[in-house]
Amino acid sequence: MRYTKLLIPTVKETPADAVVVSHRLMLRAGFIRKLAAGIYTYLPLAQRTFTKVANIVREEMNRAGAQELLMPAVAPAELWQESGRWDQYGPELLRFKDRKGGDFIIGPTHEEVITALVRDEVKSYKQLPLNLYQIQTKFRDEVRPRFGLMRGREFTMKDAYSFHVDNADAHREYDNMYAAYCRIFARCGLRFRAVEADTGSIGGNRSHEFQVLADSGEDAIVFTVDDKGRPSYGANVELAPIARPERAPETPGQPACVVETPHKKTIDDVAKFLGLAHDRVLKAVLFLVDNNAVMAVCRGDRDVNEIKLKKALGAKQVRLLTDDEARRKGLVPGYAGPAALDAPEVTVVVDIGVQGLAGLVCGANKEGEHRVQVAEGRDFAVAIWGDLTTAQKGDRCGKNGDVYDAARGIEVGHVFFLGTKYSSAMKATFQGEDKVERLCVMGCYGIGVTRTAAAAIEQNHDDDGIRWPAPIAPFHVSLVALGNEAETMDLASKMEGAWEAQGIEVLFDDRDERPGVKFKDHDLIGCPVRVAVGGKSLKEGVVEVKLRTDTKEQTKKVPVAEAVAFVTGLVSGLLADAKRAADEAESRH
RNA sequence: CGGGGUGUAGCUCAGCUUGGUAGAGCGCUUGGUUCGGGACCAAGAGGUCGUAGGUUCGAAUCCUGUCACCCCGACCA
Repeated sequence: MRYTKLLIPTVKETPADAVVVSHRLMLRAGFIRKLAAGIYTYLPLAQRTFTKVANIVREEMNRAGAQELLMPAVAPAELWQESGRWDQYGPELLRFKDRKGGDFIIGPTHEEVITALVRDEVKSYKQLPLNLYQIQTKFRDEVRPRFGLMRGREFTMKDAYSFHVDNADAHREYDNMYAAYCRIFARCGLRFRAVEADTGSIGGNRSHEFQVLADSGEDAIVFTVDDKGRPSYGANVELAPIARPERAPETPGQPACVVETPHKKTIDDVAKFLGLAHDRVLKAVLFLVDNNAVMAVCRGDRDVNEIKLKKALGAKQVRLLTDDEARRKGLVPGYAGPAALDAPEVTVVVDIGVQGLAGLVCGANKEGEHRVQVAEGRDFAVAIWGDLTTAQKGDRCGKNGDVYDAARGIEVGHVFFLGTKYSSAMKATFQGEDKVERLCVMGCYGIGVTRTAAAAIEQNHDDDGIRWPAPIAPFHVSLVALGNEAETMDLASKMEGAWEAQGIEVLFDDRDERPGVKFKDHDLIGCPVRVAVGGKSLKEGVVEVKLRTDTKEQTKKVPVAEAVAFVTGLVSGLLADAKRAADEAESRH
């Protein structure tokens, strides 16, 4: 395709409101333009990349036995009232009225619509299992859209929903989707990790996130690897289980006593004031857990994690206690501690990391005072131990005992075992072989198509621009004509035609621009292979071939006669690598 | 939702404190010279200064409302 025929508005200057790399580069390289906060037009280059991602998703979903359909983007409020999410979802759900005054929503996700469909159409166990998916525009009215396509309000998502006769079959499909997702992200040419994740408001009891590894990722994950360096376990830090620390209990020293610590309320203040390390100061965080006051205690260098706290207490709701509420329960905000605590209504939960520690400092439960030389066991008894803190690199994994490594990731896919949450709310039942009416058991599986493309850029770029993985690049080859002499243009045209005949996509830069301008633009756009034709090298009878990941010095000079075949081989090799990676990823996970 | 900030040419921004009728660079158009990593010279086109109202002889500039957009935070004591 000829550059002069395409709308590729590249810009030199960095747009002021782009703070992350993918957003900046998509704007600069002419992929997207903003229409409103979190809402973007996908220009031709972006549309090509999104189509490629979507097609990979489509092929792998079909391969895994799922069927594509397309639901309406707009849905009537009644469906959402039926599932209960009309009230639960909050302002992220975009609601509006039609001309008759009826309430409608623009779908942020489609559990209701699909469940209603299956409820109406599926009556017998003979019609199950079903896995139905769509690739569609979603709208979530994010409180704070940011980072371009990473966290937009409107975005393209593949969402799949499966229906089963029992838990076992739903789990089988979950594993099937997990494998398909491994193949999808490997085929996109991305480095990623599947990690255990919180089920959040979607519910259910089994969930994995697929995280594209990138330092700019919003999510923190930890993982362990086996002796061959293959991932053996991974989880989002907010739920990664931590094993009890392996160390001998410390010997308690002098008896505990109270010291004055006026206006020293934070861990940092107290540690500095008393000349101690943060891990010697106990952090006591006050929560309201299912209407009970709870003091969660951990080392001062760690953070109490609400999701873990909720799990540890088997609770439904967790929030922080306000200072006033804490005082009414007999607690002293800023000076709370587990030792010498006189507050019978308060449940104390202590993180296992505190076990066997001595020489500690904690709040004395009196304004302006802390208790020092505190020893766990001697100075406070623990009724409930729990794994309460957010996992970090260096912690030992609670599943296999290995030491965690940490990474940052961008969540591009998520698989959930839903169970009967929606089928029971919306009465999606079928009749079994034994004539008994049962609820469908469901799973749901999402992939952010536009976010995957953005994540690919976060993971693959340099100072000059994007470095697209070949399978999702807008074009395979950037063909740069140096100068516009007839000989150069003829040769370039012939090469373009030869490649396109073999299904290789070429962005032929036929603009009347200086070479420097063209090189800069192609570096920005980031197609994996660049071919330069004309000028000095053509006089030597060669064209110059360079991978986007190569340096200038690594440019290969290929005789004109061999150029077409050489580049065809190069591109085929890049694409084949990704397919091979898909097979490997599937077998490894 | 809380706090902060910004709206001036297609883009990045200056001008606002101290009111006097709008600027630079990039981009764009035309002509010329150039031509292997974002060239140079010359001549141009392009703005109801977000918007509504107010103060004033006079408002991009001061005041009020409003809209849009951006950043930080929204469990870390």
